[in-house]
Parts: sequence; C-alpha cells; structure tokens
Amino acid sequence: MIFVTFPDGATRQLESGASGLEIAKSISPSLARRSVAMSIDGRLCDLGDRITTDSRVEFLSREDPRALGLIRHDAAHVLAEAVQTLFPGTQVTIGPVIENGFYYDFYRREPFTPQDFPAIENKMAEIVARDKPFTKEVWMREKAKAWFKSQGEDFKVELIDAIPQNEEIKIYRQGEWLDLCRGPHMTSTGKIGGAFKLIKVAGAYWRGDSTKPMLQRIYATAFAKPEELAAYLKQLEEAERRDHRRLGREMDLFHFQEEGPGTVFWHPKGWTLFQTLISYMRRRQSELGYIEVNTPQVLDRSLWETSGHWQTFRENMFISKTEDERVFAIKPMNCPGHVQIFKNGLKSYRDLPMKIAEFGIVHRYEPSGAIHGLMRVRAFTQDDAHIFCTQDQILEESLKVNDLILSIYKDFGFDDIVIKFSTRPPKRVGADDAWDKAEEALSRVLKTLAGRGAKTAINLGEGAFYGPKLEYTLRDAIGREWQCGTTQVDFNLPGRFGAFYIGPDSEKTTPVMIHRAVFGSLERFAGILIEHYAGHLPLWLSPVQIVVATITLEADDYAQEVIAQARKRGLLAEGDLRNEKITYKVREHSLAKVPVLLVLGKKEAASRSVSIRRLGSQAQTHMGLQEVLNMLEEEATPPDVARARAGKAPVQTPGLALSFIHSIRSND
RNA sequence: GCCGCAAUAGCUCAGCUGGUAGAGCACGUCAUUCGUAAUGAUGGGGCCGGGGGUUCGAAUCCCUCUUGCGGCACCA
Repeated sequence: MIFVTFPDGATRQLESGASGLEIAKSISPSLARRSVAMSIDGRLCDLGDRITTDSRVEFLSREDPRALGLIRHDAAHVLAEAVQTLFPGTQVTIGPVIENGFYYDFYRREPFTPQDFPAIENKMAEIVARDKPFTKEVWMREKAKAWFKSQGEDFKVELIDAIPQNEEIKIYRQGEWLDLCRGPHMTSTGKIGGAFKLIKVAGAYWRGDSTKPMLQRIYATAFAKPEELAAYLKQLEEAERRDHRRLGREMDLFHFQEEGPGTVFWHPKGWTLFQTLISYMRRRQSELGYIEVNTPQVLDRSLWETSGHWQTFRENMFISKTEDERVFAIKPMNCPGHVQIFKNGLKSYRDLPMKIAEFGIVHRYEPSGAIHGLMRVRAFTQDDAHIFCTQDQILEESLKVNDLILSIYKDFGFDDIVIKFSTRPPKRVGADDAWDKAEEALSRVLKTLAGRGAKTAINLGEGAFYGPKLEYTLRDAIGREWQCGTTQVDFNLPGRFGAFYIGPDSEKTTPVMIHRAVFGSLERFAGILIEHYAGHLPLWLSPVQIVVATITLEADDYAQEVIAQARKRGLLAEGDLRNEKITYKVREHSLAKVPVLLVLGKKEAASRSVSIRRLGSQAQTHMGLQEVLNMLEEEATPPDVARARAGKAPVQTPGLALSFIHSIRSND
C-alpha cells in the first residue's frame, strides 16, 4: 500500500501501481475527464503512469500553466505526423518546446515554404479532431533501432544510440503514428485544441553542429486558448514596430548600405544620441578614477600574435598588407593597445589599480549571417577599459565594476539583469593554475553578488581565450535578453606582453588585467535603447528634445525667441515655422517621436506662454515660458548629473572598504 | 559560413502564364496663415541590386555575384 497526498492536503491510501487516471476516477469522474496529465512530487507525468511509492500527486487540467508545455509538445508530434503524411519520405528528428512555442526539425531534400503551412495546419487540425490517445510503450533498444531503420529514420536511430544504456526507450503512439520521445504527453491529441499556428521555416544544423547536415526547422506555437494565441501574435507585431532598424529610419538616426555591410552610417540625430551615451559614460568613469586614452586603429601583425588574437581569430580580422609587404590588422580589440600604454614608463604598485579606458572603435569580420542591424555589426565602439591591478585587488575591483554596471543600467531603465559566469573554454592560452586563480576570483564575485540577490547563471566553457568572464545580460521592455556588460579576469595577456610593475618588495611583478565594458558595443546599446523605449526616448537621451511649432506666421518672432532661450539652456530645440496646418505639424513630429512639442499661436505670443504637448498624449497644457523651460531643463538633466546636484552618491558596494586610489587622475 | 526567402521611385508596395513600368506617401512649385495626428492644385522623379545567358523581345525565365530578411552556426 502507498500513501498519496493531494494539493489540498487530503491523503489516500492506495494499492501500489495504481495509475493516475484510476486515482482521478476514484475521486470523481469529472476530475478524470478534466485531467490531461499529473504531477508526481512536482514532476510532470503521463496521467496513465503508475504510482508505486508514497508521493504528492496533483492532477493538471489543460488550462494549468504547467500544461502549456505539454500542449506545445503534443502539437509538435502532431506537426510531425502531419508533415510525414503530406510529404512522404521526410525524416523526423527532434521537436522540442521552446520559449513561446515549439519547433520540429525535418530532413527532406525539397524545401518547405510558408505556402505549405495552410495544408500542414489543416492536416494537424484533422489529427487533433481524431482525438486519438497518446499511449506510451517501452521498447527494447534493438527493436526500436530496427523499427526506425526500417522506416528510413536514420536520425532517430542516431538519437537512440545517444540515449544512455540505463535509460528506457520510450515510444509514444497517437493512432497509427508513433515517435521516439521521453514524454510526458497529455491523454489525447484532442487536448491540443485549435489555438496553434505555424510561424516560420528556417534551416538548422543537425545537433547544432555546423559540420552536420542542415535540417529544415518549422517553428510554430500553440496556446490553451485562441485569445492567448491572438495576444501572442499581436506581441510579435508590436516587436516588429519596435525594430530599431525600422525606427532608425523613421527617426532619421542612421542607415546602412550595400558598400558597407555591417557598418553604420550615423545621421546627425543618431550621432547626437551616440555622443550623449559617451558623455554620460565619461562622467561615470572619470568619477571613479578611470583615465581615458586612445590607441592606434591599425597595428602590426606581431602584436596580435603576441596577444593570441591572431591564432584564435585570424579569420575574423580585417587584415591589410602594405606596399612594403608588412601585414597589419585593424584592431579587433583594444587590450593590446592598453597594455602598451601601461608598459610605457615604469609603474609602481602605488599606481595600481590603473584603469585605462577608451571609446575604442574595433573591427571584426563577423560571419555574413551574423550581421543584424546595430545589434551585430562589423565595426563598433566599445566603452572598453582595462584595470591593471594586483591579485589582491581583483575582488574589490570586480565588485566596483559590478556596481558601476548595475547603476548605469538602472539609469537607462533596465533592472532585470542576469549575471552569467563563463568558465575556461577548451581553446585557451595560459597555464591552468592561472585559470584556477582567475576563476576562483570571479566565482567569489559571483557568490557575493548572488548573496546580494542578483540573478546569476553559469556557462561552462564559454569564457574568453585569455580568461573567465562575467557577462551582464539585460532584459528589455518586450522580454528579450541582450548581453552587454562584461568583466573578465585576465592572468595571461599582461605576462604575454611582458608588462610589470614594481611591487613593495622592489621586485618586478606581473599585474592582473580586468577587461570590462558596460555598454559593450555602443551601437548595440543604442539599438537596445531604441527598441526598449520603442523610439520614445526619455528627454535626456532624445536627439531632438523640443520642436517649437507655430500655428500662424504671427507667432514666428516669438517662436524664434523660444528656440533661442531653450538652446541657451542647453536644450536641443528645433523650430517648425513652415506654412503648414498645425495638425500636419503635430502628426509629423509625433511620427518622428519628438518628445516635446511647443505649439505657439497668437495667444501664446501675446501672453509669452506656450502650449505643451508631450509625445504619446493628446493632452495640451498651457504654461508660462520660463516655467516650461525650467521644467524641461530639469527633466533633460542626465540622471547622474541630477544625482550629483542633489548630493547623492551612485550605488556602492555595501560593506566593502574602498582602498585609497593611487592612480593618476586625468587633469581635465 | 550554412539553409530558405527577397531586392521595382527617398519610403511602403502593385506589376497574371515574357511585349522596354504604376499607386500612395515623401519631394519641388503655386495658392492657403488654417488652434493640436494628413489643405488643395500642379510638377519632377526609376539602367526594375550588378554581371552573364535564353529569346525577335526580359522587371518577368535561367546562371552567377552582391546586399538584405528569417533561422542555424559563430561572437575576442
């Protein structure tokens, strides 16, 4: 006999081996009818599974959020059956559930196209309507292999071989059709319902390996209710409207063209935004004792060989051979340049930590398929810095970098951050004991941050070739994740370049280098901001803050005065004195996402006031000119400047004594 | 880089199975000075992404290159 506990606390004593369905029936027929699966001790299972030990059991209806994954997974099986019915000879591979839906990878010579979707969807609906039960069978390994082989399903055979010997080979049937699957599934295909849709078709390598065959992946989604599907499709449209490539054109920020694949032509407004980001970062960094430098764009190959970049990334570098046969590389990273600056002139331990920063433009010959708007480009600007320090300073400096990163993201409206720790990759430079030290330092940082409530994760083997790293991933307004900031502890490059400082013992000592970036790529960060705010940038970031629009030419003189006064206060103001109707001007500047529209007519000119209309609102407020300018000037103040004025310090690591900073401060 | 799709006016797009291009918006000009998301009239604008081929004839069919889009792989 076994004891089963239900969510409401009730318990029941049962024969060992009773199936979930039997138990549900014994409780009530309606429960049995409603249930599509169950959870045993928190683990999702088939309703038909037998319970053999004392456990907590919960029955799930198809409306349960936990059943959504089952609906999608079941739909994946139905998709596979539909495709194999309509396109005989197609091989099935895998079909997992992913965020927002599922996919199934097929192998077939002829391409699938979206034109095939309606037929596939109809066939799926047919299979759902047949409402055949999903039944599980456990097969002998050899039987399963032989069966799939006889069906010409070579990929499935490979999958079976990959299943560990101690695991069962499970087969799920849905009527005539069956598939190798670890389950669980709902009770029948009918439970999937009608809220499913095929989304797109794309290529994908078998087992994610670019040396293996290319499969055809059909992406789809399914929901419990049609309204949820509709809401999801609407969200996709919303994302499209926010696409920074589209907004970049509409807002006249930048463009791309054929002759410069993956490289940005920044227009005046886009460049203003870019410069706003740089000015902000300069203030934040210099406050913390960073010194800014500039290093050469083109450097001899030997430097890249010393750093190890040549050996690792040669294929992805822009190389140039000069007439005298010298080989140069356009810099893909700033670190070798910064090491040269550190090396130039003798350094003492008293100079450490030395924080060398550069808004360095780096070029990387990214694979053609990787290029994507501002998010992945071949030439970008990093807010790069290298902190040369002693081993004892690693923890404290890394935490200070962390505080800077989090505080900056907050200023831009991002507070959902995940910090990922990437450990040593298979292809790397340097001795293992150095890696041990570097990883230990960063894992201590990670632990400290986790202790403070940060979301953390570990990516085994994904560190840089010279050191482990922390990667800061932020989530934008529509839930997408972007990797931006990074902290990398490097025990290798300073030594490879022969950098040293004189320690307290008068000995030459190799410094540790912490590579760090906050925005990462300024291009990408600008793109993220545009999408995060859907183009409605906060006033301090907006490249045009105010447009002064006149209703009649009788207000022209006053308008000129308003523009001049706004500019005098450092506001980015433009005038629209064209002979157009005010409705036309309002529409145009609203589409251009101008945050503040000051409308001036006879009344305002006479009373020295303005009518103010904010982007995204139809409301109009009348205010006195000085009053409005005071308000806008305050609103347009960057958050760090506003904090400084209010005498507030940015976020600091609590409980960490800050050591005295010996580093050279820049004089400006 | 790989798979698939695409490229026509500044933008969004039409152009059926081959007969040398069309709309709306934008832009120019004129009129209108009109109080919060499109005033009217009128005009100009295209080597149909590049190259090659098939054909009497190619935006349209074929090949190839380039670029873009969606994924995959990659991302110091």
